[in-house]
Amino acid sequence: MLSSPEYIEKLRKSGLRPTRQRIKICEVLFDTDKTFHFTISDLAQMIENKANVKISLATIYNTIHSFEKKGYLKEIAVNSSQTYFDTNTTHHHHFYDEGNKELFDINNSEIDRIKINKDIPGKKIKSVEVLVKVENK
Amino acid sequence: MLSSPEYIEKLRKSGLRPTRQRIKICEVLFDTDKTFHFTISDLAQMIENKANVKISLATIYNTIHSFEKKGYLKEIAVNSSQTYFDTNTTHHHHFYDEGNKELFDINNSEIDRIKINKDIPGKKIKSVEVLVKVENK
DNA sequence: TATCTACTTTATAAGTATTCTAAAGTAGTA
DNA sequence: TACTACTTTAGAATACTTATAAAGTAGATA
Ligand SMILES: [Mn+2]
Ligand SMILES: [Mn+2]
Ligand SMILES: [Zn+2]
Ligand SMILES: [Zn+2]
Repeated sequence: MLSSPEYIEKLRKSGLRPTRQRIKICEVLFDTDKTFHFTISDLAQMIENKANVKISLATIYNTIHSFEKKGYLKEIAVNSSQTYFDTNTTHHHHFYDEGNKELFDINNSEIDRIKINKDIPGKKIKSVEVLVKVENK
Repeated sequence: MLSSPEYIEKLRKSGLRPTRQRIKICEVLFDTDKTFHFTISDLAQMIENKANVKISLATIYNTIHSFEKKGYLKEIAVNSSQTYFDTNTTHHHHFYDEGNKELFDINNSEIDRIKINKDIPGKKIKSVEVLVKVENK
């Protein structure tokens, strides 16, 4: 939960110019204690609701990708036609409800360590993600 | 590894008419001991190579979706712009190489049972999938 | 075998998410 | 203030997938 001057600082430190658009996106994404999951169109909607600023889709895409590159966001592998992002950048896993397309965190402490007894010659592990699909009882 | 008459039987039993197109797709997908992963465009390419028949993209999509519905194929959640399918319908997990976009199986025996100490009220687990992203060493 | 009907295939259009383009705007610097 | 590199933007382009509706076919029936 940072204020605008702090986002400006954060952006500058990342080598990103603190534009009106980037600051607004920071506010929408990080002005809360809770982390959350979103798609680009979710985010566009959120920005529209918080109103006052109008940001083009191209800029939203650009910004989200640069934030992801800087490590401020994570992309989540949900099989879907849309890409999901997560403001929770810690190592964790997900429940996914295909019905309402909602994601829920499974923290590292809520899942047993995954041990894989196989490796691929010449390759090393970059990440391990568990996706638990759920449905209504 | 079945012959055409057997695919015809299998299709009929599934309530799918054994058309020239569906039989050819069965041959391409199931005429091998090994299971494999593919995208729709991979499959279209394979069909073109095995030649003799020309199958429209719409039919390939339709057929793959009906095979999936019948349980002859599984869709794999790889974050990507393309949908991956798997002729291995047993419960297993995957390595994914983002570089060359290749999937490799991790059999159930090669991974420790995943125990999740969390549940979502009103929801039940439908599937648990582990995706291990790998890169060149 | 000829006929009928529901199912299937097909070309092509439509839909949708994402990226590209290149022109106009802006931040930081001198 | 002027300059330059970076950024934003509208709109075009791309790519995957689904929808449409007309033509074709499988299986059943007479
Ligand atoms: Mn990305
Ligand atoms: Mn599907
Ligand atoms: Zn999360
Ligand atoms: Zn597999």
